[in-house]
Amino acid sequence: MPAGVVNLNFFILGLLAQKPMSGYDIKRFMKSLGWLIGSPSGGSLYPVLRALLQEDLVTVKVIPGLDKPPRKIYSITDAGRQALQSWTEQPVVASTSLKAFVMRLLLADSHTKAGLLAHLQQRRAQVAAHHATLVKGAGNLDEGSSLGQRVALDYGMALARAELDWLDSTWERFSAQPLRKEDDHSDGEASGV
Amino acid sequence: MPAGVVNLNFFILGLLAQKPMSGYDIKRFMKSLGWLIGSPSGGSLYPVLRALLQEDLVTVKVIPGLDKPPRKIYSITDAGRQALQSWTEQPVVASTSLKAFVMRLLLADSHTKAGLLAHLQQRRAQVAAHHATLVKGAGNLDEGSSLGQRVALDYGMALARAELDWLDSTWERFSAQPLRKEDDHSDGEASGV
DNA sequence: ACACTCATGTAAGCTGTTACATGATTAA
DNA sequence: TTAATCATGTAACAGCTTACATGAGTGT
Repeated sequence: MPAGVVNLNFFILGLLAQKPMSGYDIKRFMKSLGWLIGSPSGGSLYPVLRALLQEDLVTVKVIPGLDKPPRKIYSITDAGRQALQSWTEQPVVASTSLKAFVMRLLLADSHTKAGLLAHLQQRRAQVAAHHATLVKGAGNLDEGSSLGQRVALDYGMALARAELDWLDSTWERFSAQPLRKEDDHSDGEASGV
Repeated sequence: MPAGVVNLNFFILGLLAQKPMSGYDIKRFMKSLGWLIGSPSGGSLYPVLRALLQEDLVTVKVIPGLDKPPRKIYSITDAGRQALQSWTEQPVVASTSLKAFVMRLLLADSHTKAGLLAHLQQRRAQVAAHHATLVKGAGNLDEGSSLGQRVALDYGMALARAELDWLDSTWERFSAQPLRKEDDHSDGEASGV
């Protein structure tokens, strides 16, 4: 997998590591998560499966559907597990996107508890930086700023605070030690998307 | 603008409706919002400006930078305002994405108070649906569900609830205390919800 | 009869990115 | 002098979507 491939390929590989599924199963599962990730269209999903096959990261077994269309059940291979691990090991790409975070979260079983905690902490740093950016922006509001700007900033800050709260309480749930560090120094412009 | 063009073109047009700016100004402003929208790269931003120019939705004035590189300040035209309005009038595309919502929010000044309230309400319906999906998913959790699934669902629900709270309190803030626009000659009541 | 879900797949296109290129000004 | 910020722009490509295509079963 040419290293540029970022999200969907590895995430689907991760799902197949938890249990064998068909393309349609994957779609339904992702759909059940609302827009946390979003259900991929056939135009992206099936090509991914074919690519995983071609790299021997998964195998397929066609089950001729009795009374149903045939289903192609994909299972992860040893090579697939290896590829997946080398992916989960490297830090989440500086993507601040909710999607990337939730994808990793869903595959929590594929990494260790320490890995999960590290992931939460990483996200916390990113959200804190985002929040700091918004606070700074709110501080710069002057007469030239529109109503829309104020409302949007308020919205962003409310959501960021809620996420920080969740991250803190979840951290505490999973570790005895609190995550809280009051020096949320803005590392400033880590913001990409 | 061939109707397929969705986000960035019209949003930038909306920013230019609030005040004339250069491409760099737009970038900086969007960056100041953290990842609420995300700052577009030069590869998408400048082509958009050129496209807006070609359709006479904006004009440009080159200001030879004294001690600085020259800046190209873009201003919206009458045709631009018209195009913008026909965009803000049509309902937000069934995009559940945070980005699309915040973009419209930021341009609150470009639509009426009723429009803003309608936008909030529309978002509320979408978030509520998303939340319901997650609740249903949480109800279906059984022995086959992983830790990651539980945590991810919990995360999603927490964020959705927080957003619903914000939407409700913001709704009350604006429907109780009407927001003033200089030329707010419009439709006094928000009754049409 | 009609529409919808199950189930897979292809082709084309949209929207954005990264990487590259230029060039001047300011701070270490 | 080296790097960073200001400021604009192009070319290539990545990642996804929509629309299309197929075909069987299921429900109204």
